[in-house]
Amino acid sequence: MDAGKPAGTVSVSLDKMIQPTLLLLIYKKPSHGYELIQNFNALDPTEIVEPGTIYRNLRRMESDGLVVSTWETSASGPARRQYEITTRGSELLREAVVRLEHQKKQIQDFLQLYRQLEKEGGNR
Amino acid sequence: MDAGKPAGTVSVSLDKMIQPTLLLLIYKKPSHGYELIQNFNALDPTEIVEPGTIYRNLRRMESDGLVVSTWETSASGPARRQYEITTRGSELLREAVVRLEHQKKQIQDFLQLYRQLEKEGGNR
DNA sequence: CTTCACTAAGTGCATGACGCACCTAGGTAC
DNA sequence: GTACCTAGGTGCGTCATGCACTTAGTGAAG
Repeated sequence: MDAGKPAGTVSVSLDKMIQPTLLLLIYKKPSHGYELIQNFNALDPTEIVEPGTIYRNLRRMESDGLVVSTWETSASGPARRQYEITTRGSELLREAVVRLEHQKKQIQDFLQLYRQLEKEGGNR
Repeated sequence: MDAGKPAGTVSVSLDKMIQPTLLLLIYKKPSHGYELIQNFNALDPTEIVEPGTIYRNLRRMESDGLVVSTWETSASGPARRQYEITTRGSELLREAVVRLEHQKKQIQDFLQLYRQLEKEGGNR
């Protein structure tokens, strides 16, 4: 019962959900990276995403014109880079929604097929 | 209205669905790479996956002990590597199912939040 | 006043997966 | 003999992530 390697690499992570989710959070309420990290990881505490990954995604999204940032100096604490969504960002968010609907369907089909096979007693 | 770069990298591809899907297809019916490529891409013709990627995933899955392969020489055409799912593979498939259910929920939450904000007229 | 902790935003490096392009090889049809 | 389909790959470049580490402002504790 041991194939020599640990458990497995059948990762089904939300992977490409990062950018759409950040876009949605900023669409909901403009905010800065640190706060977005908290909110992002609060959405799904079982799948924590690295701060570095979030920050890099935000910079990339800005260079792609999906968001714009401005430095905000607050009374307490270091300056923060405040992000707002652009028109382009809203468009891409809508496109992401369409793709996510598609992906949801893919997952449903997958699950349905699995359950059907399970009932029939697949090869095991 | 042009940020200098093409459209965007807000990809929401099924990405990590590759391995679970291959596992499911083999679970359904043992078969070889070439056939799996056809079946895989028939599931979603809008998101074609490279043959090379499929073959590499199959070899990786075998080295991870999720499937086993045997060479089958057929009357017509080149020899083919026939894949079967292992016990370990069935276990991981079940785990993948759990993760996919979770991811489906994430997507649903995302879509629900988006529609709610849309109704309220998010910042635009 | 030094140290600790929290906020805030990163960067460097190694790793891992994928797409693109290319290759080998058997078999069949023209 | 040439072309095409089946079948299974590999080499290379690219891109995204995780892990670890750095910088810097501020407030509290000792």
